[in-house]
Amino acid sequence: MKAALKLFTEMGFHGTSTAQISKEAGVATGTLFNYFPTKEDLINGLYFDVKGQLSRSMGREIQAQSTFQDKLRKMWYNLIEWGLDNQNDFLFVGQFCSSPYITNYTREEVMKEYVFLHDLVKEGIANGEIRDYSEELTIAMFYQASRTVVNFILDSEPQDKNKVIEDGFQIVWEGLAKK
Amino acid sequence: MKAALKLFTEMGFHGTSTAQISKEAGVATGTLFNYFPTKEDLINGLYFDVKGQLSRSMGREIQAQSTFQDKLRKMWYNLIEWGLDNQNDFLFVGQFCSSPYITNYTREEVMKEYVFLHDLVKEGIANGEIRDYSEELTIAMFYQASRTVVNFILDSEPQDKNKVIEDGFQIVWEGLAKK
DNA sequence: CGCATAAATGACTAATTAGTCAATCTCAGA
DNA sequence: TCTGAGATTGACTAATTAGTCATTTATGCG
Repeated sequence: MKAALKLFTEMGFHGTSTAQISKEAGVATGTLFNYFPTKEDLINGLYFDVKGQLSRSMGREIQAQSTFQDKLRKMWYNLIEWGLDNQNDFLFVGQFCSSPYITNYTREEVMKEYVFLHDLVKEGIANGEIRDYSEELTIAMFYQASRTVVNFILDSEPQDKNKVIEDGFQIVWEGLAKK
Repeated sequence: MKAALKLFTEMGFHGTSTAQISKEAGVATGTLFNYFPTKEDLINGLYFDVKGQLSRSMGREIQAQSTFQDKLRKMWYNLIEWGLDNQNDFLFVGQFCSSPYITNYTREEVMKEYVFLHDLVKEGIANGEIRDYSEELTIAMFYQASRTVVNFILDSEPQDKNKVIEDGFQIVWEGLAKK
């Protein structure tokens, strides 16, 4: 799975042959198909795993934060830290989140892990912490903004990463918060 | 090119065979290779074309706007309108902007068309209209936010698109503007 | 040790791939 | 109507593809 992840992000799903994957993994092609009946099963397993890790990283220590802003900031930092520490996983999710090879079943299973994010946003709107935009739009803007920051850091390699991360949060917070 | 664009967005670069492209286009495979010596030439030509169209759409009527906020809002609407009206092009740019098949030459040629966006942001910072974040970060956040809104509209099909677009702009504007 | 089950192997196949090229067709101008 | 340069064609090739399976190797247990 690690080998496939690396190759998929470098050369895409169809661009990576099963022969390459097994070679990179140091096993025979037959072994690969022993564990994943088809190439699609492999990508779905990968997506499931990676999204699960992302979800778990994102929610880490959220409840320990006292204010709503701190909860959101903590989530922001979690998301970005995960992206920077797991670049292949980060790129993989970006490339394959809307890919036709991810089955609807996999997609739905993954969605179940993100309930707490919805709950947090709902709470923020209800308590008047953030503006009353559509919940889904708010989540999308927040999540994609964090991806933008990670991508920005990855391909512009700024001297002061931490400033970029905090600036990014300021932009998102000012954008969403009720004044 | 239109045929290739459609197929590439549906099934990816490697997922689309030259046979499929020529069939979709209603020509023989030989004809395809008469115009594009290799498959890579085709994708680079496509990227160049589509990005050019995006750039031209984005800059439309900007100078006619009086205030800085109106200029930015106009650009926001231009970007989103282009994405909604040219879904294949929009998806193509998203999928292939960081693809290894786009040569650096193509990428650099495309960049040249975006100078005016840099200039606008510089102007906004200099005049104290928007906060003094890194110019590149500001542009990335603005551009990716517009993509988030288009994607959101495309796959959640809200009743009131215009509200989503304007809400999206409010989020970005509040995020970037100097209070 | 011996045995049975499970895991790993890589040569193999049928299908598909990007790209070629000799033959055919098109059509403007004489 | 005839000519010829350029456009179009699709059968073809050598390489590669996802996936198979008979055989070999590793492992756990008495």
